[in-house]
Amino acid sequence: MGKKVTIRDIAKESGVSTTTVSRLLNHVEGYCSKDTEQRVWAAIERLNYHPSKIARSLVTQKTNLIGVIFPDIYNSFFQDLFRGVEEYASRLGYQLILCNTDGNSKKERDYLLSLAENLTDGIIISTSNAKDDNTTIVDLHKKGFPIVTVERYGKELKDVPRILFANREAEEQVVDYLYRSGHRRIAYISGPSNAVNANRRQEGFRNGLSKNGLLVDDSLILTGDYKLESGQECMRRLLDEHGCGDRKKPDFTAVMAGNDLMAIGAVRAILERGLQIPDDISVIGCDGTMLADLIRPQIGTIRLGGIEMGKKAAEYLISEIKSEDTGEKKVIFQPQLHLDGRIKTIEE
Amino acid sequence: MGKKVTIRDIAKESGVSTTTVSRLLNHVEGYCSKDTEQRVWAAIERLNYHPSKIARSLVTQKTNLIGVIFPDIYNSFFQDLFRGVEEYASRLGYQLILCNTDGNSKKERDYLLSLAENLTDGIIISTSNAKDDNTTIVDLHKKGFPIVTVERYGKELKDVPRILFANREAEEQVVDYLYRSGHRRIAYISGPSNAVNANRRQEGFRNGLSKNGLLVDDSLILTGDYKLESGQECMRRLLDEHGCGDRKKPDFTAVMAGNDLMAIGAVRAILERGLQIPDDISVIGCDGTMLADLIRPQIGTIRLGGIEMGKKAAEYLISEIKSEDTGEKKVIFQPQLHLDGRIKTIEE
DNA sequence: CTGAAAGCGCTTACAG
DNA sequence: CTGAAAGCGCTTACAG
Repeated sequence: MGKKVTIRDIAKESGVSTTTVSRLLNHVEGYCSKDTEQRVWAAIERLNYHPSKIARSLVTQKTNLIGVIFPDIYNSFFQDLFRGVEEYASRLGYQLILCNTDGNSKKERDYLLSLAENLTDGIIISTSNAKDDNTTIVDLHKKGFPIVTVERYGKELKDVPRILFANREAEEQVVDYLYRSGHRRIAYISGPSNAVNANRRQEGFRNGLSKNGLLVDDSLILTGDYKLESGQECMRRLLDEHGCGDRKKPDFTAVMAGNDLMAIGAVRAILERGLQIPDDISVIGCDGTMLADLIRPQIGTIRLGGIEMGKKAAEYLISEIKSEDTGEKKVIFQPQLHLDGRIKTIEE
Repeated sequence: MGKKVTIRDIAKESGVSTTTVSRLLNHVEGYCSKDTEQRVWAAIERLNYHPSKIARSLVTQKTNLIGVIFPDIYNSFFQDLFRGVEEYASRLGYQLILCNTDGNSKKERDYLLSLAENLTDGIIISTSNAKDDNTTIVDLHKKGFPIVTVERYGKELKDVPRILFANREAEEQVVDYLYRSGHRRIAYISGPSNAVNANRRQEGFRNGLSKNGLLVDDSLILTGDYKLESGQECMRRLLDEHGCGDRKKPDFTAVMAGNDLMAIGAVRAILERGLQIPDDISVIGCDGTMLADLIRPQIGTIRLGGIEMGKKAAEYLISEIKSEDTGEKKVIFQPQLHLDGRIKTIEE
């Protein structure tokens, strides 16, 4: 790498003190004559000087680094989240350290501590598994370390800045929509019971039924694990247990799934039986993935607004870092339904 | 954050010098009695001390940070690449700074300089647009800064460690496979002409035809832009211009696309016309995305091995950082064809 | 408008 | 086995 050019070299080269060079570099106004300024910039150019972020960080106790922790880069919600955070944070000069936990609590804890203790100015964490231990997060927050949670639940987090998604309302609204479209019996394929958002979505589904005066039939509610195969498997069981009439049409007219992947699994099972989508069964997923738009027949889905959530998370975090706004930080993002043209309308 | 606990506090608390504490922290053996050691660890525990990575970095001139620059987190190849890099690098104590360039050369240059000059120990960059300026990369490499390129071309990069994919061979092998399956007329939807890998893939297609004694018919080769819609559009034109016989079956039996997204677009256009896949037309994409496995009818695809490429990139980079192996670093990854059961076999 | 000096929190020869 | 001291490359009161 050759010999490293330091601020001292620039000072010497342009005949001023390192103080002056530093001020110029940091755009501290009114401390420098135009003349000196020219000389310094020229020296910087000539020696191809680049200030050391590390040295600066040691003094200022700021690294301009933000840690982003989530389970899985393959999941489109987290891709959206990352892009949102990046868009907002990079404008303000922050760079992002990305960590995948793979749903592993130990990894998560290690990353949290490693990033928090001495490297990043703050952390955005989004890992929605119920088994996650919130203790580390709460401890960091209490110590005054800037941290923002996204889609993470637990009342011990109530003082931690957080971004949430209206999971219940989302599924409730889908039921409303289906009801208005004439559907009266709706099946549900839930995500795994250890995932908080899966439970909330299922609750929303149940509330939606009750609210519209429909019976909650537990034989129409099965539980998968968010993977495609489980959606397919659950759908097969639903069709086996609820088939009737010609072409084994089921006694329900729509199926909702806790995420898009399971919904696509359901699509497979439905097509296997020679049934039509949405004519025989309307299918609705959740997450608003590209898949839901791409596959044919197309399925209904719910967009979470990951990009907007990411931007908001970054906004909250940077505000915490700069200690600008000490008020409560909490926002619940509302669902965007993508159902038009993807749902069968049933005439009475 | 309260008062920061430093190495000096630990030294005072346990009655030794900071030198001794530092040695213990860094596991420098043979400089400490068991007895002292106990006292120091106890003090570290008691005061909840965490060494400052920043301060250490300033002395050692290593940050244990690796920069990863690529166009787009939404692209599955780069997701694989990232996971590969992460898997290898995190084991060795490195953390990753991720930057998306969106194919913007200015962003790319800014990220390169910003990461290189004073923050990361090395950079892995994968942005395959031909318009990219390789100058910055070559300059950094010449200055001795560790850098590894992935799927990036240009003979000025010949001394830079690099990971490549056998784009030509991939398409050539697909043609071989199709030929063996009885196909004699094959259409091609190419990626944009400013993308180096698109051109190489098309070259491979052409070579494959010639090698198997087939005519290269330029009216069967169209150019898209790697997006789904362009694949659909190109396919419509192919069907318009080459339709014949019953149900407007075309005079070719297979279509290859420069990536999976365009292949899926082609699928749409084919189904629009009421044609069957693969019975009327076999469709083959490239990239091995999840989409290619998920959609029905399923399409053939080529896996690039992004995870393995990422691991290798990390291995090269860390070897450069540690100046361990100064030999030439270059590897070309071979394609993995996923065609079985996705291609029509044509009996003679 | 400008600078000397202290200090951020570590590591590492060097000396014992 | 242990420590005093210099130094990594900056910023920032403080003094002029």
